[in-house]
Amino acid sequence: MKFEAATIKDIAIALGLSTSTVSRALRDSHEISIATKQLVLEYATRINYHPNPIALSLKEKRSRSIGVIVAEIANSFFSQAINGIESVAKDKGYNVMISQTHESFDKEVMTLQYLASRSIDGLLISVSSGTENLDHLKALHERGFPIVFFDRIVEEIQTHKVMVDNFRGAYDATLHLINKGYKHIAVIAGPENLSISRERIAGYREALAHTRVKPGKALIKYSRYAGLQLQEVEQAVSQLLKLRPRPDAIFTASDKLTTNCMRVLKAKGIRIPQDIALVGFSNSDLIELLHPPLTVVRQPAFEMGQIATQLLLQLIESKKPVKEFERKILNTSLIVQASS
Amino acid sequence: MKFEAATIKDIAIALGLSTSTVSRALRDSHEISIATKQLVLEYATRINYHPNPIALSLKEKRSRSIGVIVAEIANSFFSQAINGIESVAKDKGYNVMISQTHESFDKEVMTLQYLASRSIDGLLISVSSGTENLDHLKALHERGFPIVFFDRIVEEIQTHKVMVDNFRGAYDATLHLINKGYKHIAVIAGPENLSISRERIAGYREALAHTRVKPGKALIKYSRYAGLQLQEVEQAVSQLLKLRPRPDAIFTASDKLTTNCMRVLKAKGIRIPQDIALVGFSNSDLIELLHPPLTVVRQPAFEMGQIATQLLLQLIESKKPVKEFERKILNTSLIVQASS
DNA sequence: GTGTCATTCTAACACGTATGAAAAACGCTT
DNA sequence: AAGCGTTTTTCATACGTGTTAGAATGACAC
Repeated sequence: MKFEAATIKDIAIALGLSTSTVSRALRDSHEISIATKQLVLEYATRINYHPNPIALSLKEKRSRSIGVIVAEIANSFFSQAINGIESVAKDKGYNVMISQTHESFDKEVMTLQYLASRSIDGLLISVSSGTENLDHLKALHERGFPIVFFDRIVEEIQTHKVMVDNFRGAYDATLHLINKGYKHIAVIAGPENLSISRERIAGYREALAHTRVKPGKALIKYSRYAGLQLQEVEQAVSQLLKLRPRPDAIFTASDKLTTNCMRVLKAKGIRIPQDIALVGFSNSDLIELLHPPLTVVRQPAFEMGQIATQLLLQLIESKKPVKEFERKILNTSLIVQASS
Repeated sequence: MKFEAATIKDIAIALGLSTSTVSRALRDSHEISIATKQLVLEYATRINYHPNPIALSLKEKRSRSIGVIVAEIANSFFSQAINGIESVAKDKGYNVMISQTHESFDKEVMTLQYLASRSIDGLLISVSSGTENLDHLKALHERGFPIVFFDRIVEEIQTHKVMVDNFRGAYDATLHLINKGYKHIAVIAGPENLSISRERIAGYREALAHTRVKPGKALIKYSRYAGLQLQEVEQAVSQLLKLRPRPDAIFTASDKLTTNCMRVLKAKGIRIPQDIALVGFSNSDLIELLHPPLTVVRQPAFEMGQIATQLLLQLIESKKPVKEFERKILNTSLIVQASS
């Protein structure tokens, strides 16, 4: 099924001019007489002419669209971030192309190759939980392709990065639990290869460092799929519950981990916070409607998306190679509710 | 900042061939000798050649990308639907471009013009709650541009449509409330101009038609922004609560309406379901964690996205104009929990 | 009438790819 | 070796746009 639109050539033929004259008239060049300009402009609006963006892309070697790679759109943090990304991109006349990895490294590589083949001008990425090898990103980066990391960043690659103070967020959450009198605080984090997991664990550790109870290794659990798979969370929680002394609080270090941990506890008939307290990273807008309302560490997702996009567009539109890179670190906020 | 990649021309020069020979060799044409083919192919993989999709788009008059317009990405129904859309699109080698209307008619028109200027091959749209005038969609449709409606469809335009049985979903939910013994059942729906609102109200009415208590007009509330704005929901709920006899149950006819209605009730200190029962459309995956766990009408969002995309791609790739249009109607499922 | 300059337009080309038509190369027959 | 058919390669063109260099025209001064 085809769909044709007017081109500059159509206008030229209709008015008996050459295509370049028409092109110039439309671009309001000074070397075209006012009379011709008006003639062309009038006819163009009459037939509803719009320049073909694809032809323009070919000519200008830019597509005016950016790629976004995240784990899951249907995750409140990412959908809010995309919201921010889209707002800035649209504002600057850029399209947004979205792909999901579902936490799979292979999908990330495939998606990246697909997007980067040349139809996008730059990339915003929060790497998948399965990403250990960085060759695909490094290769792209070395060719000078503009990339900005957000949320789950990669330290090894020098470019703009937008994240929250993960250490501080985890520290605050853990300290909150300590202050509430919990003694045996466990943590479930994403996989260890992600820097956000390591930072959040470090924050948790630091908070506990001031207490008498040092966290044993058994209290620290990693989740390969960052909580995406319920079964994995179930396993981690079960192991924690078998410990003696049994943990009286759990700190979950990512969005899916938090809600899935709650799901598991509920399924096991364990009451929050009477039997065990729960605090976690989450950007769900339903937390105050939960039972119990959840104490959460919230990230400024929308803002992160906006900033990351601004930095990316800056990178794309810069004439000379950028050598100085920003490292934006935003603050999390602890929303205290009944779960702790 | 530029980023250059190998072209067919580079290969041609390097091997002392013409560009067309290279092009044919890469496309495995029979009119090229096996020796040359191998030579070209080898060199191409060596320098990591990938055809420029933009040049291809220009040549073939198709961009291999589709546009998606929804109200809000950060809405569980839409993010799940996009998930389905993306899965099919990627599978067939199409990119997905996403735009949000935030329920604004003006944004819908602008976005549509922007996307349709010619960089997408087709459109999936769930119209905004503010959409009363359909000229922008009609104009596009009449020019033969492939469009598929999903969720919030438009009856006046003849094309593929994917939706749920809204009437039945609302009927089931209302009947459930009746069977539970509720006598004064109110409803809050999206704006009247949306067909889904009308259908859901009709289902609600039909269920009540068999009971003694006919619903007065005061029990039916419309929400201009489909529940997106809390304040609007607050107003509707307040009005309902002032009625005598006071409603003992509320049926909310969209995702945001449901959660925001719950929020309002909670803020007012009204207990669910003791003071008032609540049942609504929602695709949140947290409903069983809410307090109380919510009885909801769930839509097969992921599947809707998949089907809509399949139909759209079919439309795009069809050689002759399609005259027979599908009208896929999927079933909702009622998930009964403690809120009713 | 000629040279200089400014104005206004046109022709040719580029971006990267694909294709129908033409040309060249080759092998075979007579 | 000429003629013919077949295989292989090249040429020219197109997609829609923008730009560069230069041609044509006219105005003006000498």
